[in-house]
Amino acid sequence: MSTPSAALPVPAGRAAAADALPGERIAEGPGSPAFSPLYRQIKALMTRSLQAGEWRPGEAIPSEMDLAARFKVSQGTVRKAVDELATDNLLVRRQGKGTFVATHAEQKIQYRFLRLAPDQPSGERAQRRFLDCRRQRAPADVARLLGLKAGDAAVQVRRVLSFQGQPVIYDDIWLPGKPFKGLTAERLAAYGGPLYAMFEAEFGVSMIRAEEKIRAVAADALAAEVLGVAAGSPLLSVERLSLTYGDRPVELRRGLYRTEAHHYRNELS
Amino acid sequence: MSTPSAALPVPAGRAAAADALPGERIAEGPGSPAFSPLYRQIKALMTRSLQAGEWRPGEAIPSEMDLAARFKVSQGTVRKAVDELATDNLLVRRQGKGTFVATHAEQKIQYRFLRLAPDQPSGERAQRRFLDCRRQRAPADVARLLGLKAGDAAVQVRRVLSFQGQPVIYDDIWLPGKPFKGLTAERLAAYGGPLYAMFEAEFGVSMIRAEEKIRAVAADALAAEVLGVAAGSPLLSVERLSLTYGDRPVELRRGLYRTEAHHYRNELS
DNA sequence: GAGTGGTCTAGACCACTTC
DNA sequence: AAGTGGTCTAGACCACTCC
Repeated sequence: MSTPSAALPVPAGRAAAADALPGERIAEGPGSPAFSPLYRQIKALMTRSLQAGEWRPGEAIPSEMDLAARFKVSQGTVRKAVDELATDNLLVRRQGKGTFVATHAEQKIQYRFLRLAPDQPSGERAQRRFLDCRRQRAPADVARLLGLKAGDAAVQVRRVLSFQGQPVIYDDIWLPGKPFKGLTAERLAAYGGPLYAMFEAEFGVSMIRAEEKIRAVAADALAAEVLGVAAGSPLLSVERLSLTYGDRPVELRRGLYRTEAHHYRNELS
Repeated sequence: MSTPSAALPVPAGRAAAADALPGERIAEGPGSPAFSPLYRQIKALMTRSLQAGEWRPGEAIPSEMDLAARFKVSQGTVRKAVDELATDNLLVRRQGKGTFVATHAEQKIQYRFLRLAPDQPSGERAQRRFLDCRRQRAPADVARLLGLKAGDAAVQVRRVLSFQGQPVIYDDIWLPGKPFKGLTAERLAAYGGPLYAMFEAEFGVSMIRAEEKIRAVAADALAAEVLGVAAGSPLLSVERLSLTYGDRPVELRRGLYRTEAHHYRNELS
């Protein structure tokens, strides 16, 4: 192998991605330092392969040796790229078996983004009830957050989650119309698992990370009715913007949580 | 260097820690796999040095080459240990300068654990007002969470944080009496910076990570008075347990946040 | 036994900071 | 120029999984 700073040669062609690469590693911008190490370029190429669907959720990606050959770098460099993708939760390593594309369908990773926990732990699963699923124009605020133009098609889903028979979460969910064409109340009800698993399996949309804004609010008439509390009761308001590859927003979820017997848990470090 | 599985030889003595090491790397428990790679043992030794105060917040630790010599391993192995300590936020790497012990006194890291953000960003700093600082016996629930015996000495601090003249946060803070001997209202008022910077500088207690439980609650009479809202108004209740080295709990903080113009932000991944 | 990821080493060179 | 962390390589061996 030549020096680390040399341009990456274009490896043999593959199905989905061409693995083309900028000719130089140092950005040419005037005075811009913008140095990107080799392993980050590999990481970017691999992210593209994930985004393009060359490797699908749940599947194994090629072995480190194969990737090293494909990208014409040492195994250690591939390893560092995979390490970062694994800590970003895009990949999951399993010693002796291989490296796999992360999936929301996994039993152990299900409800990865749900931070509400019961005060008294109980292995019980959530009961879902869908209130409606409508296709309509995105309101201005929703459009802005989802990166749509005001008036673009969107899908609104509203549902209630119950634990031990008690309604606890009311979710008002907005999805961009384009990638979620064909989403209906029937399909929602038919699919057993978590929403994010369905989005991934049936629409090819993988939620990678999310940003939440949390507040305390007073229950309005609708929320009070749906959640079975008095109007004016304090509820946790959780606005979640979910992002897919490349930090593209693909879901806006406004949740109201009852927190008499549950709490939102968080780890700071 | 001998094989990776060999026991670590005890390096030359140092001031604070003896760097003693278990004779074998594989735990002897019957059938227990408990394999611990070399770099994790190095990490544990370094954590001990941090805990023992051999390296203090803000100071530089020895260079990777020095550490490699001290522990009689390769630089790469030290590097992996330091990498993990850096992602755990115990250390901070600065290329060309060295590796430093993380500190809450740092301007850029200040208020690391405060997740409340204004809806309209404003570079304004918090105004603090201390309501009281009392030395007393820990109530049962506080004692349990702090790992004290019921009735052990504790320090209770209550304070209000205001932003742009508006009271926004009411904190009820409990600290174990032993390590915080000598904490008084006067010293609190005298110290300018964040509480955690003071705890670190004046009591040698470094907060490393924290666990929070968040709820929506109705303001009681006291909270309403202190925060200037109507009784019954929704407030965000944030219970934080802060931990120091070795996951030892050293602070219980119960906060009530007004969220009309602020929100608790969180990143999920 | 073959294949996978995981650890450890040794050495070269690069980028950044300080003197 | 010297010292620090950061990158990259090549090779050996270990731990785990599956056939």
